[in-house]
Amino acid sequence: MVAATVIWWIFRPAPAPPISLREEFARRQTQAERNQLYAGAPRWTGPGSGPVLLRNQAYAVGYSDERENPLWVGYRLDRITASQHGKRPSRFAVDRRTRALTSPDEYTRTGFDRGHLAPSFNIGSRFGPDAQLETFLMSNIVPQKPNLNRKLWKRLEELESEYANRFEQIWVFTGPVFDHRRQLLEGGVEIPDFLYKILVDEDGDRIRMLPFLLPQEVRGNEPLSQYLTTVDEIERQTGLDFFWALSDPNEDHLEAFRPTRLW
DNA sequence: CGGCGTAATAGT
DNA sequence: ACTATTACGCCG
Repeated sequence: MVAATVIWWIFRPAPAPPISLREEFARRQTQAERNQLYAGAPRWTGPGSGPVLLRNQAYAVGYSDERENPLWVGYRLDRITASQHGKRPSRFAVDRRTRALTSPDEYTRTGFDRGHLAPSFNIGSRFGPDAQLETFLMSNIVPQKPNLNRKLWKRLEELESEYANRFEQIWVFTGPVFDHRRQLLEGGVEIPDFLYKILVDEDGDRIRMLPFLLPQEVRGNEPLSQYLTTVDEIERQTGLDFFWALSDPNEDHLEAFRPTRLW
């Protein structure tokens, strides 16, 4: 037992120092958006009409009826205070607000998990059982390979929760990435090729971001830092414009920056 | 290492 | 809504 503790101590992750920046407008936008969406709801820059905005208690969604997928989800996580403990809900639900009306059955025996974008536990532990239930709407779900969803993606969700606890609060944008060869489940749900997640932390005047791009095919034990990318890259691959409410110099700087290590 | 919590699946 | 099963990280 002592030996295990010593080994854990030796291999525990080291914290990294941040970049420095100032931004006032973003903070106002963030408040105005009920504090879920950092520096504005992502804007659609691709062809056609783009995703439809859906609002929930603890997160917002840009949903595409064409792909039968959410294209982005945005939320804020606070530090966990009281233990708001509810059970994990037992089933997923059709979101009647969508035209696609995707059913949970469309995923059964396909080899794909029903992967949460806004995470069940991270939302439920901060905003309560009702908010947790909303994360089981199919408008929050994308097809994910089990090795990604249950291993690598899960570790990323645990990491964001740890950051929220450590830094008071963080903001998150997350969603799927599709290439040009469309592959669908039987019911018409398109299968993503990658998933992205952007973590945002504000500390006084400083803003920092951690953008990830993860492929479906992983073993699951890879270091998360190997999937760090830039917001610019995510914008190119998704046709979304994030953080447009930031003043241009800061937006340009932050979105072009590729971190090399985790916080 | 063992026990627990969380990510899930399938089947009744 | 419940059971059984699997895998992994955290914790002590």
